[in-house]
Amino acid sequence: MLSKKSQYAFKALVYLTEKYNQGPVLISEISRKKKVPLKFLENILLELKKAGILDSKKGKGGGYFLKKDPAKVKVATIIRLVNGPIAMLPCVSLYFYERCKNCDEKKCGLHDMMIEVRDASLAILENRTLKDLAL
Amino acid sequence: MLSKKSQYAFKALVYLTEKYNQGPVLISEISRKKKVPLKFLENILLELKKAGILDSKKGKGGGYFLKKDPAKVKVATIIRLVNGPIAMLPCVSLYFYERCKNCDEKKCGLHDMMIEVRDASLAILENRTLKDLAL
DNA sequence: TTGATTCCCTACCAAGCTGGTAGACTTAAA
DNA sequence: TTTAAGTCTACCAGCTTGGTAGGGAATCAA
Repeated sequence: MLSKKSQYAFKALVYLTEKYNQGPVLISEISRKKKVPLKFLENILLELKKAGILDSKKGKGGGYFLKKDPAKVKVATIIRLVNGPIAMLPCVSLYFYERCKNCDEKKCGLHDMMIEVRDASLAILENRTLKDLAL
Repeated sequence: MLSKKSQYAFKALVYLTEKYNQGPVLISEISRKKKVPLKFLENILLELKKAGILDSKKGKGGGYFLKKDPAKVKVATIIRLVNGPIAMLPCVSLYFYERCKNCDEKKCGLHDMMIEVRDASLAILENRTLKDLAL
């Protein structure tokens, strides 16, 4: 399951997508409109900025805004960033791979099935962007 | 991601599938062969018994064994039992549904996408059984 | 009927994660 | 130089995860 943090992140990103190219948006505005706890949202947005998804301006007239075209920000990227692995097992994760102890990947039925599940999920998540979410 | 507990549960179930119809298997044997901590495994097997997946016999010659034909025990069932929801959001879960606050499901892009992901995963997990894992 | 064997049950625990909050600091515009 | 913003560090309660400890209860065989 996606954490609350991830859900908040998506709410904020969808909001910023709707305001794309309209200048910086206040944290407090996002918090109010999307009903996300202010201080928690601060942390999340900062993290998204450090990851290169968002950018910000300080001082009056400041706020957060998308750094890239929302049509180019994949949902899978956001999930990996805020929530972690998409796969159900470390041994089938593309970005967070860890081999499993005491289990030969070449003849592990669970392994094979989880690769299928991963690919089925990625077929969707890698081909949807923030723009698709905002419709 | 699946918890360690879930991974241990699958290891044990696959082992018991291989020993299906060969009488009770000792917890200690499963623990040894599958490298799962003994006392932790006890808890897991007991839970699977209470859920009706396994049955057991006490005393000499006792142990655990599958209650049903492994070809009839779906992987999705085990995951829900030991790990929880398969969906990525409560508002798209079939067995653990909770509506989301401050979000209209009818016009939530995330919601729609997560339903797709859920269905793609279930198409696999609902159609695989313990028998498939054991091959 | 006693003893060995085996699962069953309750309790406990450390460490890490989740979902936050508090408050001071820095930057930039007016 | 004041004020409006984001930034940073620190802190916290409660829950979950991944276990461990130890005895109790059922069963079987001798």
